[in-house]
Amino acid sequence: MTEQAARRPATQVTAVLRSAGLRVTPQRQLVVEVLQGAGARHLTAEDVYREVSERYPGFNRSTVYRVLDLLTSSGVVSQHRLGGSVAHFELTGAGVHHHLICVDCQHVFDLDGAELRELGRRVQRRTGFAVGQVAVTIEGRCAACRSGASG
Amino acid sequence: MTEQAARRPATQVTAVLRSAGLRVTPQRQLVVEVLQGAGARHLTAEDVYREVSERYPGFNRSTVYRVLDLLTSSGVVSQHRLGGSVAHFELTGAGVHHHLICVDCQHVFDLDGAELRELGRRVQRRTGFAVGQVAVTIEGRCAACRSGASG
DNA sequence: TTCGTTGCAAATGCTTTGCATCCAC
DNA sequence: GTGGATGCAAAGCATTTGCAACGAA
Repeated sequence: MTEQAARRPATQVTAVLRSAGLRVTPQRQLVVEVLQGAGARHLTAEDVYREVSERYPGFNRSTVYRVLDLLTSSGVVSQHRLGGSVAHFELTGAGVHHHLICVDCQHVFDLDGAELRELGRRVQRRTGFAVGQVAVTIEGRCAACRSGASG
Repeated sequence: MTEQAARRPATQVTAVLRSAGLRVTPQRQLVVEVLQGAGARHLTAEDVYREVSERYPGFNRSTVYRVLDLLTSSGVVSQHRLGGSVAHFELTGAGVHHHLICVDCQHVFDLDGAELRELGRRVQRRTGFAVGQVAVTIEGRCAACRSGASG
């Protein structure tokens, strides 16, 4: 690791890992930092790899997958399949994960989860299904594409 | 093709293809028949390939993918990514496609789409997003696993 | 010191593609 | 007859895995 990592408050990242019961390694810190930096955006493993490689050239692709997998099963990170074949990742806790995907521009919009939490509760009551993660993916055309295109 | 295909009313399958503006080939008929036979179950391309191969040994895997892809873009078939990396297919029109996936037994349950259609309408009103397909995937633990296991 | 973690490279699994042949229309 | 559909085999891409070296606790 270089001193680069020190540019962000490492203590916070460290705390995230420790509280999940995970060992703290430079690689894991970097992955968490990159995900933090992405905010509400959804990164693919390749996205993470690219960003992380800029700061740490030796970083290996399989390590990205292993770290993302570990973080996912620890609940630190949420994984989504947004319709396509590639997985997307984002830090858990950035709200509930609902997505609007525009079939034209492929852009992913986030949808506020408030009214959807209510949905989860209703489902649980009716089906006895202990609702964990609710992932809503809505395909359609965004306002911009609708006004710009023929539709 | 063998006479096997005649065991099911081919005319209905033919109509499905024709009304979608597609050429009628034995392979396409078989794929549609297999999906019809699956009812509400969600088949992977491999599932379709296996079933179809039993009736038509020459059937090629890539043809399965091509036919499923074609049927999907024609709206005859719906494709889902149920959390994992493999795509699942089912005939469109068997209701709206919402799924409850049990994290324990991996079983997929169908969820009635009535209250979710309402959701789509609300989203459209608020965001200007022309809602097309709403795909809800809810992870959790089914009633059976909850009573049987430690939870 | 010890066991988990990483790098490397090869393998895996699902899916796609190029091309020649074939067949629905 | 003609353009689209299929079979075959090989490639493509995201992801996983085995193993040896390495490093956090």
